[in-house]
Amino acid sequence: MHQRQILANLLRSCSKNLTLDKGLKSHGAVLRMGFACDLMLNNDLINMYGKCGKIGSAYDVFEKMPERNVVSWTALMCAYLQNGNAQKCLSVFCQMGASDSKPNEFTFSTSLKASGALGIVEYGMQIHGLCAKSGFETVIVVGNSIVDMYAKCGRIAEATLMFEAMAVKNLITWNTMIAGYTVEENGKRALLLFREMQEQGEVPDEFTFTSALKACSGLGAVQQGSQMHAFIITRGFTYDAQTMVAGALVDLYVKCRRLFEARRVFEQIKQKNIISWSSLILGFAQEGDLEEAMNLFKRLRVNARHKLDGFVLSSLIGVFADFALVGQGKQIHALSTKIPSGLDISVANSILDMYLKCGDPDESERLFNEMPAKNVISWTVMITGYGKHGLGGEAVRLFNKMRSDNIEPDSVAYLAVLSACSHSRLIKEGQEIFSRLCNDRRLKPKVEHYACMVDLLGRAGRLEEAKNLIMNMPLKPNIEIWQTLLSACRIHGGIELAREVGEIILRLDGDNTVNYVLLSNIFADAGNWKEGERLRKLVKIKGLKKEAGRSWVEVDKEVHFFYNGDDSHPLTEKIHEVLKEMEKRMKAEMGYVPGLRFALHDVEDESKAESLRVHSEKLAIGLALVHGRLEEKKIIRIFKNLRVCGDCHLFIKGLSKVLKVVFLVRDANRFHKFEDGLCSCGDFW
DNA sequence: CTAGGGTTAG
Repeated sequence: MHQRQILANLLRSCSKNLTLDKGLKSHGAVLRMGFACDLMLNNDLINMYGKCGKIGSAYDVFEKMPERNVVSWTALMCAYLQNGNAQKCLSVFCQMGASDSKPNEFTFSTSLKASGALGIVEYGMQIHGLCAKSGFETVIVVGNSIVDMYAKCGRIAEATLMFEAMAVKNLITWNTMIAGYTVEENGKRALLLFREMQEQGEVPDEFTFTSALKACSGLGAVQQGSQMHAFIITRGFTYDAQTMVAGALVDLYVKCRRLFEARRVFEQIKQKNIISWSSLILGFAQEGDLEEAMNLFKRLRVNARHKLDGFVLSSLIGVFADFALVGQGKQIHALSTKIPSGLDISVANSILDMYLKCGDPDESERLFNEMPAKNVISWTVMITGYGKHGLGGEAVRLFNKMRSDNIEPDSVAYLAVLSACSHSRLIKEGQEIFSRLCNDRRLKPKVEHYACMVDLLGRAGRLEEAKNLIMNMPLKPNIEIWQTLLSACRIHGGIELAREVGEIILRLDGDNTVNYVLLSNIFADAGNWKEGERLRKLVKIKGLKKEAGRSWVEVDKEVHFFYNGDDSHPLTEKIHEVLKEMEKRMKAEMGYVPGLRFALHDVEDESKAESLRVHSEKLAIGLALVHGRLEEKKIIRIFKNLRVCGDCHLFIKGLSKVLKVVFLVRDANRFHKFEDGLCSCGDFW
């Protein structure tokens, strides 16, 4: 056989098997044998380097080629796309337009995929236009790519139009459209199409099932999902190797909170991939079954350590951060220092976040300073954390330092620092940063940024200014920004404005309890009990529900959760005893009066009867006291999913004085550090 | 050289 053909075959096998070392040797051979200018071999080299992740080498080959054809251009585009640089892929496509080579169906398909990956429909539409003009629109591969592009850009209507216009369809066409519909709101359409394709005589394959299952899990339709599961089994699919279908089934059952079923499918997979592992582990963790989650994680660590990647580590750390389980978090932190993916910046960032959320900003700061490489998220994590710890000044300092470190703040970073300012009541600083945002040519302030400013002004009592900001902003105000203003009205007793804003809010969303509760609190506050009571009744009639308040505390490495009025804990009696005793001591020593006023304020209380029951955060504290050896300055950490209630706030302040103990309470909004009768939030919780 | 799933951290 011709030497040239042998080299070509060699290179193609390297591309297929991702064997870079062999590829490099073959490249050497190509040069030695005098094929440096060979068009076909160079094309194969570009492809090989692209597949092996050596995008720089791919470009070098392309650059040195004396002549290029459409395959050379397309191979380079693919190389960029496969290495995660869709933008570059498209710019090569543009450069190609100025060359002698004309795009073919491969080129169009690749450029459409890049547009979809970027999610920029304008690019995709232009390319669609070019396809139509050059007659490639009717080539089925290109048509499929166009449908996919529109779907990926969130243009379901355009995708549907294209799909319906395609005279000839194949299985991939159907699969692409079904996958496109597999977004929450379109899950039903996905399932309808799934049925329709079978009526048209198409036979679903594993791609089809994967999408259809995903549609079920998006809809929370566990019934339909299990039916499909049965159907899949009758079609003879097995889970010997990790199939996409098995992964989708695990995911379906996890999302529908059927952990038992999820595990059953998972255990049948002989070669489990990392996504199924992480899906199941996170499933257990998010259900609060941390023991099971940790057992699975241990198994993963022992049996398939090499499979651990940054995704699993950072998401698992994220769960521990949310539950504030610093012990488990530390375990993974320790592990991450021993494996390669522990060096991922996302893992480092999640560790920073974990220590901050667990109430240890010093540890985060230490790690942050040691990080060899930081990205905008690293900075934002720190700024957000400082903000929640009431360290607004630190947050602002870091925000400014970030720029001198050549990292440009993005929209989220601005939001973090503005929110830190509003929590620490740094009005001047907040206004300066906001005006910087307005002058930043890269970014436009979003409603959320305005909401921060409304909060900042509102908390300072500048209600009219806050209102004018909303009225004059160039964006459509959403319900949240009005709620922010309403809260400010409550703090400062702006009853007239509250009535005005309240009407706007109820018009926008009359189905949300929070609005009624907030409004009725304001009226009750101002002594307008009748109006308050009327709104409260409305809530009852509508039967509106909201998230149940839940607090927890870690005692002896075990986490105990409490709901309001929860008496399921084995030590309930002792908890009540100690709480009563504390109340007595506080009454005697510092004239504490239970905050009746706050019983009404409490955002999660819906009736007086309920407010008499014991709040979850008090129960958690009670348990800590029952268990704890209370040395002076000992820190007790309590966590709550919603905001801490006013009476509890008062109660904990008193406790910190009487017992000389420090309480660190993390609620939905921020951290409260109670020390010697005072709270770090200055009562503006 | 091309089309379909699963995508972490603020």
